Amino acid sequence: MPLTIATWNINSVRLRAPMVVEFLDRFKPDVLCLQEIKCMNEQFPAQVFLDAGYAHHAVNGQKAYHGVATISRLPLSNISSKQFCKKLDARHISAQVEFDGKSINVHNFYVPAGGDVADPAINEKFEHKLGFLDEMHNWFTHKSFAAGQVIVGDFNIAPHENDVWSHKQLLKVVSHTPIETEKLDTILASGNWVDLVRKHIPVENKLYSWWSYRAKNWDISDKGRRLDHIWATPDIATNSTDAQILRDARGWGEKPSDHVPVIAQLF
DNA sequence: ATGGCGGATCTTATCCGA
Repeated sequence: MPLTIATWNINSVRLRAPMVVEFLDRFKPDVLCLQEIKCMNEQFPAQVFLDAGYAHHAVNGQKAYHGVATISRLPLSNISSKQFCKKLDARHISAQVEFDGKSINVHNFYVPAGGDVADPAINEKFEHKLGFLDEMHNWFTHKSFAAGQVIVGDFNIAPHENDVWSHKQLLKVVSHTPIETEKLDTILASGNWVDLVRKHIPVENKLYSWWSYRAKNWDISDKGRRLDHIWATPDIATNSTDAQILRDARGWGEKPSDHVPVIAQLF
């Protein structure tokens, strides 16, 4: 029996809870990790997801901004969230999923966007983003996460040339600058993580998970970036049979999220 | 044309995202 995990920056879970339920009904992931829920824990639409068959929730929310939540059909245990950069913002939650006699740890991240100017000396938000990545690196290095681990979420970084619509034009744009992509590569390499989407969809193919709201026609202009990721430790990655990005979801409903779901089959 | 849009909240204005 396979285990399916999905990640989706939902850009307000209260506004789009019905769309999430449609997604769950149609794609039936076992675990769904949401980012930018934009609500406090007590405002999380728990009943809606419970009614949809997702009874197990790990929520780390805050007022108005950011916030992450992991919902699951399978029991979640050892739920915890970590603070980064000595800030009180809600950007991480982890939970253990029990499955078929095994257990995997799922880390759900919302990495800071980083503002406009790609210079930490003059842009505090970019400094925060770089600091956040450094802390991620240190934490995963020290925790000896050798097996049974998955990191997912909105990393706000498009690492490869074909993860953006124009490598050349985005080299100086926050989300694709060398300092960011190199830090992400360092985290990936030092933890022996496998980028599950790129395991299944070769790096030669252009691939995006986010399209700006500001484009007149996101589909035709197609100026996307692959900001949302699913990484796994080698033991899980070896057995992963499929991963996909639901491009069509960018056009779902009258008010879609600007991110689409990313799904991977584990085991 | 990478921000022209679209969230939440401090709501008819402002802050934030990427």
